[in-house]
Amino acid sequence: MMLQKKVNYGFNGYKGPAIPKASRSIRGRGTIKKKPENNQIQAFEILANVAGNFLQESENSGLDNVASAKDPHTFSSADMKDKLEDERGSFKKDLCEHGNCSEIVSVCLPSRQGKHENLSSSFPGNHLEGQGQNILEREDERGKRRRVNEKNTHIKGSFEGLIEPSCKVSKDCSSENNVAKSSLEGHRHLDSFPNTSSGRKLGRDDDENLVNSTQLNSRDKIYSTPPDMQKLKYASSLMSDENNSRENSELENLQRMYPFKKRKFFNQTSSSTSDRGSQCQGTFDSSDTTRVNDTNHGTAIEESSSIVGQQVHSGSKGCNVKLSIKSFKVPELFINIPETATIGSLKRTVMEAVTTILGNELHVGILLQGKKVRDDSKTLIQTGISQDDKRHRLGFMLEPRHTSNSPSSCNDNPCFLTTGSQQKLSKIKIESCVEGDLNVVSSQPDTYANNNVSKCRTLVAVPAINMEALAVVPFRRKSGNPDFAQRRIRRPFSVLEVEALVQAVEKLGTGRWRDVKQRAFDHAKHRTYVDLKDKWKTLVHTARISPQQRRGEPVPQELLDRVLAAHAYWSQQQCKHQLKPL
DNA sequence: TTTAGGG
DNA sequence: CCCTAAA
Repeated sequence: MMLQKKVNYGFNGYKGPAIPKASRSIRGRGTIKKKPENNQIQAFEILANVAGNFLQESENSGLDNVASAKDPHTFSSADMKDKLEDERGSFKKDLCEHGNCSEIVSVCLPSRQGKHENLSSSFPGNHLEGQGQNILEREDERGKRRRVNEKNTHIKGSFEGLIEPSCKVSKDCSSENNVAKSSLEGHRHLDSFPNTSSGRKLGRDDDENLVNSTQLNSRDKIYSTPPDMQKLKYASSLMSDENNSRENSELENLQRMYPFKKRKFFNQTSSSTSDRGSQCQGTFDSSDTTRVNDTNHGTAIEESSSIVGQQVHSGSKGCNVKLSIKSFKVPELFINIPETATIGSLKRTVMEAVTTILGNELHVGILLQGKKVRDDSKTLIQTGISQDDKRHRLGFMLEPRHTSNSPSSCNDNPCFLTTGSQQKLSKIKIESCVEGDLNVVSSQPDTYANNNVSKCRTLVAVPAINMEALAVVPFRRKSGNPDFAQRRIRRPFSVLEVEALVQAVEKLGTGRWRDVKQRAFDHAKHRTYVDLKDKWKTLVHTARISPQQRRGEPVPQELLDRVLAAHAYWSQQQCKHQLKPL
């Protein structure tokens, strides 16, 4: 009591448990390792979607609700719901009209079994930087999505001449319903977001925040559009040992760049046995605001990722720009491997290189007439992307992110991977390229028939400012090694989420994470109480360090202050209760 | 299943 | 985020 007087945080005050423990229910993650996952074949699906935007919103609509809960005048849940329904409706309509809505490039690679940790995620300190490594979701509630995913068409690709080819192209159009179905789920919790007691108006941050909070789900829901056409081409060439020393030196660079943690895995000589695999680290949020350096693989890709069949249409103001990305080009890879290495190890090595590049915070770059478009905040029109675009103006590329810190390494040089140390090495340059073409078409239906657009069998509706609705979806087949789980993708907390977390902790205190979860993140399936606990931990840490040392999306100082205050308060409470019995 | 902490 | 001992 005295304490509550002493501490005034500007909210209703800390209170005792508001939610009976009895309310506990099945929540949180189940046992991860038991999930049946296939570790034989995995694929990266790179697809451009638009629908992403619509679908994404559903699951995270609860975040918007934070705002609406705080300020009923901004917009109501019902409004949002309706809006979402409408948007979804139109998207589904699009689906029906065009059949296939996205091109999916799948690269199925034999996975190595085991695990490697991403470089930037180990706690503490650096977990705010960068973004997702990918990884499939593991919660039970995600099973649905996974099943949808499993229906996707895929290609078993290989590197010509180096790895025996085993390509398969299949079609499966049965997943549309699943998309729609899953996309609707998010609404259930529209009204479940807790009311706040502070009365403080959080408002809805900027669009970026909103996007941040929603984008994370894109891959969960959009990847099921059946591919219409898939291309996969690897051009491989052997490079002799006598190659200039440049590459040798770069070998080290690569090794620095990809310091695989060999902890439990990445045993290049042994055959596949080990724990969770981390291959297929491919999912990422292209809308991440972190920018990529000039110098990276993107340059190598620029020339190859192209737009095909981009259409020009005039007289349609305000129309959505529809894009179809048939494929992406993957950054060039270099591999260093002993001549005595086995084909199997070569395969694993290549797999390693591919997954590493894809897994290490890959970004999507946008090229307009060969120039990178960096400003994420610009609209398509402002950037010059419209129906009036001429062919081949727009391009996409995948670019590793880590290049920024190693000026010399990755600029004009591809990455290397090595499997041997002092042995004679064969350098294998793998231009792992997927032919890139992209179609841009007008959204006007009547224009479809009379031009090349008709060839564009896969259309993707792109609402303005949604060039970033690109996603690479890790993909794997069902059945297989059950002991195969992947690290979840990193999903940095948005300010909005932090706000909600702080709010809940202020009220419930630390140590009741399940309740916090239920109270403030009940709708956010991807946030477990453990996540919240961890986030709180990092928040406290963040609040204690200097602003200069903080990374990631800056958290308002006001929030951090509340974190410290609440943390201090509840720490005291905890001590008190512990001392009481004595 | 949840908590609590170290990794 | 992951992993786990404890509760």
